[in-house]
Amino acid sequence: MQNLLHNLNPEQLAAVTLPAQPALILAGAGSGKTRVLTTRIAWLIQTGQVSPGGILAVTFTNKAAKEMMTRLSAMMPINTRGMWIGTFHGLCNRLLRAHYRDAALPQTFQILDSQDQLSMIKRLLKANNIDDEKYPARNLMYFINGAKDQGLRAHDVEAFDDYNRKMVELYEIYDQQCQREGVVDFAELLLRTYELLSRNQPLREHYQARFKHILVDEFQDTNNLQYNWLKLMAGTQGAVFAVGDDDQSIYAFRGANVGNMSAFEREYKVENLIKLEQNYRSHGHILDTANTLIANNTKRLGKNLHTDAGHGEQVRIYESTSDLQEAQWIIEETKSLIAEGGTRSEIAVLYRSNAQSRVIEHALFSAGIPYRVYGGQRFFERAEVKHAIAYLQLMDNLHNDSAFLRVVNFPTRGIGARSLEQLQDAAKQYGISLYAAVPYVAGKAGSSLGAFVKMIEGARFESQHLPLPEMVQVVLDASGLITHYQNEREGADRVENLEQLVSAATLFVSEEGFGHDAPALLGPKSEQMVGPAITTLDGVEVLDADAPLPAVMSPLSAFLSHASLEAGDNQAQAGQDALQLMTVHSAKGLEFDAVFITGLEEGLFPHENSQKEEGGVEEERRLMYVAITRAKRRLYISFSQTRMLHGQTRYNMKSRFFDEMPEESLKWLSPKVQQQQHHSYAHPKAAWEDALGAGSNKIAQAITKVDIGWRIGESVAHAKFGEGVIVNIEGSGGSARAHINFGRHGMKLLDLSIAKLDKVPG
DNA sequence: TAGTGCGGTGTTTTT
DNA sequence: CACCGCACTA
Repeated sequence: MQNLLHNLNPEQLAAVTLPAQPALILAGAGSGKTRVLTTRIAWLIQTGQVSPGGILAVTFTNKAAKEMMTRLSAMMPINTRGMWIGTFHGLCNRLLRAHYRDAALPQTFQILDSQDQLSMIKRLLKANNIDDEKYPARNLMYFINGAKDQGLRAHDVEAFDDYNRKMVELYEIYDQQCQREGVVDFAELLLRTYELLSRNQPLREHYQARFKHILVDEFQDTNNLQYNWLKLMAGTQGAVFAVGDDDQSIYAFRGANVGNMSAFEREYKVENLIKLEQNYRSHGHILDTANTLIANNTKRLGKNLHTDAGHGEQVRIYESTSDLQEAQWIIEETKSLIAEGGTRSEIAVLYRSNAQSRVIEHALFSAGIPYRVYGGQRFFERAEVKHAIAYLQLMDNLHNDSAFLRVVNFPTRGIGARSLEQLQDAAKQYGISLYAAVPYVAGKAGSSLGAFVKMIEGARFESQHLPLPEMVQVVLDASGLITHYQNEREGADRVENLEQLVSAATLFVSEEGFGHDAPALLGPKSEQMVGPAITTLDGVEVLDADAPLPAVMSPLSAFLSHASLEAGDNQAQAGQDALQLMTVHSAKGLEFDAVFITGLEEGLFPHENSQKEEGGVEEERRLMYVAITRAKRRLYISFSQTRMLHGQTRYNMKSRFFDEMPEESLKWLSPKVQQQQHHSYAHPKAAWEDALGAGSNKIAQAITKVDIGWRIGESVAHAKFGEGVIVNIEGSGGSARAHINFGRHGMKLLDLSIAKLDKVPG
């Protein structure tokens, strides 16, 4: 116990040892949030206030859940079994598996990932002859997910116009189709669990009584449904220990509601509000920069981070003429950091959007600097793996039409659009799944479809007693996937990934405690599977506190859930000492010795789309706050005068965020570029070739426009709109007009003979 | 039915 | 620039 609590600062200690009451912990970046969470769990258990089975700890990512588990087992001798630590979705999956009948789901229900969901919606639009220009699949998906995230079923959504009435109607059709196929999307996992518990009082009371302590990580990221889910789990008396940071709320665009923090404080009459403001990560100048920037936001709960670490180095600001040059500069700085003894994996390059990574990657590649890009495609999302998974899904649940369509003609078996049309008609006519409709299709189409069904059934028969990894192998062979990729010229990697799927299954089976010879598929007596883990209390069936996964799911079902809920690592060579490239979003929760934040330009960061949205710029500012607070010792921020985006050069102004950072903490680097740029006024052509690369049309344009006194890319000042950059010039002489990007004031088309513009020296 | 080429489009992302 | 969906041809 001494060990457990020593080294905590007074606020951390206070948080860890709070009584069993609702508590809100405002945990600033780098303030030891995870430490507080895990130490509290350990403390609660070690002081005998709660048994492991009384703990429910919820996170957003699998990584965070794993991290918590790891730290806990390092902290405590006892095993972590019986504790429910997981993501919202993982925990809901477990509950729904245990109570699948009450939740009106088939025992082998499957989880759609976003890709699957989108393709299902596209299919649905087609089947119902909906104009997908008017109702784009993506919009419908946002609509459905948005509604579900608010806890609303189709009939709960109020539609005030025809457009929305149609959307609601499609939402209803979508849900029916999911139910027919026995599939649930991510939001459905939560909504279904929420409905299950809210309708079933005994069940709800059971879990409320069991979970004496509910701990929530990243509370600022909860959406309304998640918050309501928590309230349902906690009941009115629940000891909810919510940890979050309103300044790091960067997921409003996907339904996160920071307002849940103050709602929680109000609704639960939280008396225990603790702020963790001592930062153990960053040096003073970095922290000052973050604090000063975020102070520009109006809607804050209020918090100011401080450090004992001393000022450290100033934040280095760099202006480049082009994105290429920005990348080149990153490489030079990286090299000197390494030369000074830095480690590549302790250096991160952050950007606002993924499109920015290409230029940087290219430069790093040419320079021979190892790097790792986060957020790329992950293992279970790769096409070949998804195909293999779809075969497995189909074998576990023959009514999964999405899985059926994905693989029915892959590898190609002569089943084309015509055949599938017939099949879909039959399925619609009888209200059955595609698989079940196969016997109703006659002729040539019928026989090739029949052969497919035979293949699936053969594989099912062959693997009915086999453990999971062997079943996967059977599927890979029987489906012809392996052969297909072996014959493909560039298929070697894909074959390797398919083989890795077998290894992944082996690892999964042993990690989750399934017997090595446990059959992957549900046997004929499968209905009893849930037996041993379910206890009947006063006529209510509830899941045993420490029921392991095998008690509620077959190995195959569990593996398929795992594939949907944990997309796996992205391929990049982990472990190797490589530079870390990622979006600012994916950097949340991480820290590095040195950080580059790139592309600090109006329109990019803050992103142009954020201007239109209510509170959008504040969210961008929080995003920048997150980015800054990733850095421990050294921080670089860069922006570029020109940038290639979507195949054309854009001229942006530097980000407004520069005006919101403390001048004394910034060090403006004066690179060679600046001199070149000044030089360029005398020799515009040379500068433009430099910036854009020879041969660009823009160079010619830039030069021919010199005669009217202005050129593309030049900075100007306007009395009303402030500073701007000339993006394009049309016409010539007295009738010339210029498109000028005034950043936050937007793009304006001004008549050059009328508008009063001043030159702004570079 | 299967493979090629054109045009439209384009934040951020975890589950 | 790169990806996707669609239309067209063998």
